[in-house]
Amino acid sequence: MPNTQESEYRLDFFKIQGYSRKVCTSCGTPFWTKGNNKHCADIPCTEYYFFDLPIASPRLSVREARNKFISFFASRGHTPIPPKPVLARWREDLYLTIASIVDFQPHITSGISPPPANPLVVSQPCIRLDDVDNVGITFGRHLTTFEMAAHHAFNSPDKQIYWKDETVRLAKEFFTEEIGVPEEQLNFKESWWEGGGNAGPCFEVTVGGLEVATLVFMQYSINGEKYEPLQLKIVDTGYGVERIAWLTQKSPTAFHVIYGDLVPSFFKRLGIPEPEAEVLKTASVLAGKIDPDHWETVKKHRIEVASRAGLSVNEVESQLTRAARVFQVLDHSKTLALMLGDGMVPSNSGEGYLGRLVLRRALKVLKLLGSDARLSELLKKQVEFWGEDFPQMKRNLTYILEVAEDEQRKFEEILSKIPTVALSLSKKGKIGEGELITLYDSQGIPPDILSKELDKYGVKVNVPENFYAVLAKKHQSAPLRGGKEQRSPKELGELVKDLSKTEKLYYQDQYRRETEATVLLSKGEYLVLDRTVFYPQGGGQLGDQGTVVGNYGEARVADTQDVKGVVVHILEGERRFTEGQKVEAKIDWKRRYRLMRHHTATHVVLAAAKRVLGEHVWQAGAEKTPEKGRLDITHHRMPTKEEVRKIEELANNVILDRRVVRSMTMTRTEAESKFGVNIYEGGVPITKDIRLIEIENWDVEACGGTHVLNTGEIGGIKIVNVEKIQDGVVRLEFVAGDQVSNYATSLEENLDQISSLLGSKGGQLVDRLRRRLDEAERREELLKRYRTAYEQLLLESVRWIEADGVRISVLDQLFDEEVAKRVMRRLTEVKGTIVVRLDEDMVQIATSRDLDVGPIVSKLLKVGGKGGGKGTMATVSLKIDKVTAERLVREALKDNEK
RNA sequence: GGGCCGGUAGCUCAGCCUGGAAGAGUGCUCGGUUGGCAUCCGAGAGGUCCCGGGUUCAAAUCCCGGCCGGUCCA
Repeated sequence: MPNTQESEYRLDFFKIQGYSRKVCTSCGTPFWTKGNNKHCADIPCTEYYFFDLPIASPRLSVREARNKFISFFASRGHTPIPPKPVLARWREDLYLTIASIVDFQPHITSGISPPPANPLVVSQPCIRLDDVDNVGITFGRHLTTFEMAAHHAFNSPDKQIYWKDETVRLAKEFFTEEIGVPEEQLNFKESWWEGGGNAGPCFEVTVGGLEVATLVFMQYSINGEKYEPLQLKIVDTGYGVERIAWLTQKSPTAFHVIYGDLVPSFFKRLGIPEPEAEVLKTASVLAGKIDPDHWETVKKHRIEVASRAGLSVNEVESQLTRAARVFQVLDHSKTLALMLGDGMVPSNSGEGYLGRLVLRRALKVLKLLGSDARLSELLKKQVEFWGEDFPQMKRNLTYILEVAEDEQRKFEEILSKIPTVALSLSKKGKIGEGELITLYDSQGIPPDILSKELDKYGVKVNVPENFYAVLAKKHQSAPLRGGKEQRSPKELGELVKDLSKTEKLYYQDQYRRETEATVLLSKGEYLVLDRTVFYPQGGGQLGDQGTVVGNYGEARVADTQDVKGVVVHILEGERRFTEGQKVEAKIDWKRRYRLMRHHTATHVVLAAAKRVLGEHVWQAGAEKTPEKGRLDITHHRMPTKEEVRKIEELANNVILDRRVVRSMTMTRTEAESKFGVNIYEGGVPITKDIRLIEIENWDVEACGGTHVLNTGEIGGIKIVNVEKIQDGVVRLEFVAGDQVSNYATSLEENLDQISSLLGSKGGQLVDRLRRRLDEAERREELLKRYRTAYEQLLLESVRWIEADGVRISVLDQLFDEEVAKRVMRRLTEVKGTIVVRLDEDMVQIATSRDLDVGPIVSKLLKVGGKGGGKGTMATVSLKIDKVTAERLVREALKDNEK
């Protein structure tokens, strides 16, 4: 924090309104108030006492509190805007929407794009998983999801909206006039906020122990150690909708406020008796004293609740522990409904893993509660409860329930391993922390459930309180979202930095194949022209190839790259062009047109996949080559054959429909408000204005590629491969246009080859193959019989020699390993037997169980053999004849007797 | 994206540490027993030990590379 000037907080508003600056006697934080309390009215300096304050507002539900907030600020000149999804798809650096300001980062806060309205008001559902372990334990202080209501004003040098005084005034009026908080109970704590590379002073608004809002004045950007003033000064507020409702309701816990009827309904369904309201309320009043990182504070909390409620500690302990778990299920299931409703697909990486994390926690708690409830039915209750507020939940209900079932099944598979694991662990006796960690880390077996199971075997395991911390330590250090791939060499940037941007003719007319242009730069293999028809690699579309002809002759262009708006033609080998010279640039049209068709086809297929599989389908990657298109989509299952066929059919219908493909350019803000964040499927552009490709009544995406003008030009689409490339990600590969015919040709060639191998054609192929397979099977059967017969023959014809009470047989020329093995095994079933087998350069010795191969092996090694063995079986590499073999075995037996 | 674990009979897995004849349970087929339910007894079929390379006289086992699955973390 820079040297914070006290003046940052000394507002005219406070002076005029008669507020005074006090310092909290407990934490030392300065705060502004009209009242006469000595502390900052925030936990942990106090307990919750808002329950006892005379707050005038009628009891508000979360929805009512949200509406009240929005209409209040709307009436004060703020434009309401719709919230964004909880998955921050417009951000490359964040998975989840953790605050309302996230909606406007990075392009609006940095000033590149205008805000959608100014000033504005929004209520943004947010998800924060930082405190996922503490949910429930603190009776509502920690949640994984909450709504952040906010009024934002963006002040630029040429347009001032409002700043600190007005912000504080609005907050004060909202709380006193709309919620009926007595003004002397309103406190403004001086504080400092930093996040997402920005910083500024802020006020935390507290009432009766509850922090109900934070008013941030974002005015610095953090550059290393330095704080630099921002061009744009932003009022970034955040009001806790749930907390505002809690103020008015004074229910025992925040969960009662948020979930209303769902609270008794969940307790009932999970088969857990509801604790007495007074116990809960006491627990909640004192919840500020819990520090979940220090388990003893939880213990102390239980003891204090017990003493205030006049109950035994054990009674309170068990009531509250179970209740905390039910609250956790309530919280997690809402978070899941939101994430899944916005299209989260569970996975082992990315945002999908965050979703699975919450899923697994919820399932684990259900297990610990011993409940038979399905997660899907609980999610259904959540969707019924929140469906009006978040219609995406209702729209995607089927998907939500399907995923919940799939995930629960997977989790149950893990659980089903626990008895076996516990059994084998119990035999080992002592079980260390290391084993618990390995099991959780590699197989996902929750230590607490495992320890319960081990109890059955009387094995006690201590799950360390800091289990997850130890685990985290093991996993520390890994970069967030791997660095951007650097396609063009650094030198290129240097090379073109003084050149003006290239005139991009492919955006004026994507069908243009050639142009005359002037050479601006020619160095080594790099060539820059003032204008070009060559499309540089981008948006998953490869760069163009072609030729450039000057008066020194022709050069082949192998690739084209864009370096900050300058199009660089990369030639095959070094080539010199005179700067200022006129040249003819011509692209390889056949290749380019295939790329265009595959590119537009990708958009067509993506939208078709969304329609067939669901709204959760999101592009996870794509590549278009002249040969084929490749599209990775998020989806929780391998699509069925029928689904794939349906996608293909829809896509081809769009082609048959001859729909118009339009490109248009507009500001990011306009594009987002018109089409939503779905336009970012292919990635988030970094420019102020973005180019959109619209396929009439089908699909709109931000895209910089070259497209055909009408879907009819694609000609046709054939999906040629579908595979799961990662949990939650499915790859579709397809060909379009003339490549469909090429694909068919290659299939045909394959068939031809098979035909000629089988000596059959067309319709008879399958029959013929089937017959061949049957034949093979019959031969296998026959072979088996011959083997049995051969084996019998050998057993009967074996010749024994006796030596030292042992019978010995030397077998020779057994060309069938299988039979040899069986015969040797059979022969050595009788005590006192040694069987030797000679094969090429190898001697194999088998003995009956009462003998040992050792002596024979050492004998063979002495005469130059190499090898060994143990027990009743040995192999030695040595070339000897039958007579020698007999002699050596005899000698070995004699030597051994000595 | 990284770490860890795994891939052996249709299924569930043991064997791998410490290299030396590919195993168990279950399911399947057949025969017997039984009035039906996971009845019992006996026999049998069923294997690219994920793939490729290396070490070794010898690799399911050790080493390297790859593929696939799981899991934890970012």
